[in-house]
Amino acid sequence: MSHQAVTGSWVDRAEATLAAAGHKRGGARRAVLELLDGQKCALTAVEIEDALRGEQRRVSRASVYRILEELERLRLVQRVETGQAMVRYERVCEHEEHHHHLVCDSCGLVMPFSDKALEQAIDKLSERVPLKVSEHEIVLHGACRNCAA
Amino acid sequence: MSHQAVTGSWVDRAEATLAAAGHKRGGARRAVLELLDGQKCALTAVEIEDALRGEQRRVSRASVYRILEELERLRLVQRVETGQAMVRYERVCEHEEHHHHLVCDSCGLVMPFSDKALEQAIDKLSERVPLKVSEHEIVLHGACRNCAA
DNA sequence: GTTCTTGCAAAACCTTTGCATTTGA
DNA sequence: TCAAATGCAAAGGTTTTGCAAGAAC
Repeated sequence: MSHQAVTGSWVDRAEATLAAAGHKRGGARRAVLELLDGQKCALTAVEIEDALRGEQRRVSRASVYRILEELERLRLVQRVETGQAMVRYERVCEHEEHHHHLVCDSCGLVMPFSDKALEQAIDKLSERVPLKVSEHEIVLHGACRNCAA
Repeated sequence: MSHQAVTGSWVDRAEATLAAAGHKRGGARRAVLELLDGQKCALTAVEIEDALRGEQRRVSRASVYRILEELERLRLVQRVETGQAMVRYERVCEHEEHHHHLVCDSCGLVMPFSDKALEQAIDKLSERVPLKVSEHEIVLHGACRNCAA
């Protein structure tokens, strides 16, 4: 059973959250939401703009950034810093397993991964640290199978 | 016993590594090395430039970036991505415990931390992942004691 | 009608690069 | 003397902002 069956899609939750925050609906934002909802992993603003230009509806670069900024503020998307000069963004799903990222420093490929032991270690140490931890980000760098070969 | 007693200071090792790589000595780079050697945590290029302007010797922004780039290539410094728009750099000590970073999203404070269980979890999962892992970076975000109060 | 949304262009910002000069070996 | 190091200015690339027009409620 997917979580959609219980809570509705991420796009629906996002629209509801946005409405509750006093936003009106807009075509550009809707297109960004639907694109992000279909992604396996994090995209840059430029990638989002390019993807939308062809497929759904053109959205200006400035709007992409403004939309992402607001979605991040509402915790509907999260930034991913992969050390590739541009910030990446991906949707945040409430009932989905927390994941992190593998980055191939050779070709730029970004892949998700998750690991329970890692999350447990993070949770434990978060209690001992002089910071009220709200989020964490883990990036593994290296060479992907193609590039390592 | 500090590792300096055995291996010499990080600045000395850096100078030796640079010489072995065919570099000549330079005042600007020396100033950057000495500044980095005295830091507890990672600095941005701009912070480095500002710190040097007052204290030791003025170094141009371009040189700071060029120097950091070469030091990173030689694995004498490492980048730290804290999600604060600018990349941070810190020296890499061979015999020093690997550490990661806590970032206060409210005031921007960056602090180091280290945790053995975390490193073990990373080492283990690194073997199971479709990437030949060479490095990893972990950032915990939240509110520092001042800002949480 | 009022407020939010969007696009466009310009600005701001971090980082890199080209070129001439200085410095080290 | 030759290669590396450096500063300055300009360029490059990403992200933000100002402003006016358009759309939602």
